[in-house]
Amino acid sequence: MAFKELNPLLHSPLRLAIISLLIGVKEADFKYIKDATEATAGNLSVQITKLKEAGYIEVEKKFQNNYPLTICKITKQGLNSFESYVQAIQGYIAPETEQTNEADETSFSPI
Amino acid sequence: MAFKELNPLLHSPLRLAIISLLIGVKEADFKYIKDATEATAGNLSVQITKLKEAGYIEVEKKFQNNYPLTICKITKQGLNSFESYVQAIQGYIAPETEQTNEADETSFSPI
DNA sequence: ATAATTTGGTTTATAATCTAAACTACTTTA
DNA sequence: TAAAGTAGTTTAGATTATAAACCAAATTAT
Repeated sequence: MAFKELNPLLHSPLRLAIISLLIGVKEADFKYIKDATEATAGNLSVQITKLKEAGYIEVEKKFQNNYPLTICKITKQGLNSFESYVQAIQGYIAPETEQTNEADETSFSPI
Repeated sequence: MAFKELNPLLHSPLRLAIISLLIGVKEADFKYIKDATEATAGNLSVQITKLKEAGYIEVEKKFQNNYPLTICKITKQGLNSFESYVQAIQGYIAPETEQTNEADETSFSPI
């Protein structure tokens, strides 16, 4: 198994945290995500926009108690992409779990 | 569980692949790593230097059959750092495995 | 012999990306 | 009405990644 490409949109600590979090809660507002990820507001704003533009999350902007409120939800596409990302990175971080094919006699001696 | 910081030196597809690979084989030469990771030589050269400067790998340069030969081995520090990285990213990609503490009544309702 | 090609890399210039600081706009409180 | 707080967005600088260009020596072809 070669190293699968790691979706660059997800291979970013903050964006990965956002998606990971949204998978757990289905829906979260800006401040909640900011607190949970300990990101700065500016950084979070940028990364939310990127995830939205990629179609990985839906963003609803409304007002609550006179204040702006930004709500994020993961999309089906976001969920699929996340699952692919998890599959891919498993190949990097859990090689011990790698499928060993008994019939495959490919040598594994680098030097 | 908050999102642990992801060591930026390891949170790079190519550097992560190099370390992952070296954990499996203990020792590998430049060409082997290049083929296995499908990286360009230039990129690989840069990333090997960074991992070496961080003390994550040892690099031995010698000659074999009249040609230069660069051999890389993971260090104890590299192994430790990789293990920490794996722990950290598990918190992002495997939230379903998260420890749910029955006694912890902290609300989990973002909105 | 010597020119062209191959091996095994390194250096570097540019592009892409990340991030915090600065800013906007509005609301609440003193 | 001035100051401070809420809820973000914009953007400028720094970092990072990557491929193209380069280097030095070895091998092969002419």
